[in-house]
Amino acid sequence: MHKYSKQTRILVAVDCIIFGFDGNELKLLLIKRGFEPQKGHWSLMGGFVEPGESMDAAANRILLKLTGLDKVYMEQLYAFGNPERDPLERTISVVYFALLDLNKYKDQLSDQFQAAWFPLKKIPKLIFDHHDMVNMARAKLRYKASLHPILFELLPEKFTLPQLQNLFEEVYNTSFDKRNFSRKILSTGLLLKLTEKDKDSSRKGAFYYKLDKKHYKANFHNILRFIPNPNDFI
Amino acid sequence: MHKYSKQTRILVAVDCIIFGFDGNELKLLLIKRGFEPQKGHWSLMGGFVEPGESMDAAANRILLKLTGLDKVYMEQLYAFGNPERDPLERTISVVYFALLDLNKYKDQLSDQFQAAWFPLKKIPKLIFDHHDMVNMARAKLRYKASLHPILFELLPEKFTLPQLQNLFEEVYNTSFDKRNFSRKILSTGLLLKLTEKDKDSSRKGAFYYKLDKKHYKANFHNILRFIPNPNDFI
DNA sequence: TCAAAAGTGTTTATTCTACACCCATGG
DNA sequence: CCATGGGTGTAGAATAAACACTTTTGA
Repeated sequence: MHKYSKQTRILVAVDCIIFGFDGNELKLLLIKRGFEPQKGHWSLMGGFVEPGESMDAAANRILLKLTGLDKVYMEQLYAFGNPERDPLERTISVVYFALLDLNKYKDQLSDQFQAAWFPLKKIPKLIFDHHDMVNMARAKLRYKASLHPILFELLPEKFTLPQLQNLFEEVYNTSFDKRNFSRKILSTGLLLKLTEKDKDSSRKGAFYYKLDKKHYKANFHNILRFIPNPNDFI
Repeated sequence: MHKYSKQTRILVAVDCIIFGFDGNELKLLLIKRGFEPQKGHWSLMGGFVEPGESMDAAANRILLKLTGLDKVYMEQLYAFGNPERDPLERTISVVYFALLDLNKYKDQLSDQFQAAWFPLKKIPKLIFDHHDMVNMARAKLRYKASLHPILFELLPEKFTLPQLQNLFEEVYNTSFDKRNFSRKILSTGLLLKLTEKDKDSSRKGAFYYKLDKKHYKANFHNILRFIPNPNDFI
């Protein structure tokens, strides 16, 4: 089993930063930690990497256990390895962040973990170095969303341009000119206009759009410029 | 010692992707692996994370051991965790990449590791998943260099605009118009023109520049546009 | 009929691109 | 004096930014 002799083996955890958008606010899914140390304190959802399991698989397992969801957008963020980060025993944490439509899943949360959504402006005190993780994830989200069409992962399949603009404004904590915004978004060719309108948030109603999936996948890694003067906001 | 009972501890390695520029070509520093499995095969320089040592510290230790250098530009790239990646025993590898001026250090390489610089176009067969690591690092380098002034880390303190342009052309495997290139670079305000000229590569001589360190550090994370049509090259 | 949000165009400023000639020097 | 690489400017095109009015419709 231990073929490389005399080397130290280390606990490896995966923690998930789960962003959700409810149409209004950007939120983070946190749990009450169920074991010592720091039992009962707010924490990111995480778990130890199991034998024979890749870290991607562990991240997906953890997200599935908490939300009942798979096929969620998720990417590795960073490996946190300060030897003091968990006071009980040295543990390396490989952090992932996920983006999902909060409304779709808000009723499916497993009770087992006492999970709750927190607006980003009202994050409670978190255990260990989880604040550092969250801050890095927020910075990464803003950075990446300014260049790539990543925020669509936070919206339902059908969404309106005002909803999309709300989301951008929430992420960047600012406001954009709607004429320039819609021109820029539509010029990417990523969106398909539907005939149906959303009548919930105005009398006139706003047209629904959906992602052109093929175009989206083919051009996801292209560098776009969603945000005017990104350096002011990132 | 083992406070979280029943969890599996895993070997954690750090591997370093070391890019160097010799003024002409972009190269990678590789070693001949000194132990089994795959002893004698080409490999990235790496090592196991030691107790009480952060991964950043491990990466710096490994780089120092091989090159005699510290204070080199280095950043974490990705954690590779496929359970089959090392056939002998499961090992997670946290990969870092480093950028340095090859000429400054080419004579200081430790003999102990049988290290050699390879042009990126002539990388030999590597062990395990090291090719995946190198490919990800190359992609990351191109991506990041198109947006941030990272390639300066590969040059000596004093460098000329033609040298800088060579480096960009080497990284992107293309050529740029020198008028537009120098205008773009100088417009960032990152460079200070020196009075001295490099007379080695032309009769007329090319002015040396150096980084405006304060400006460089303050604006490093700003998004610039060094590469016209980056999506064609990244 | 009016309040509230959706939708749309134009003008100006800025940035990007393409492109060619002169300069300085050592041999 | 000439071959070699270094250095510079401009005009046209494309993109980005600033800005305000009209439309729709449910109450």
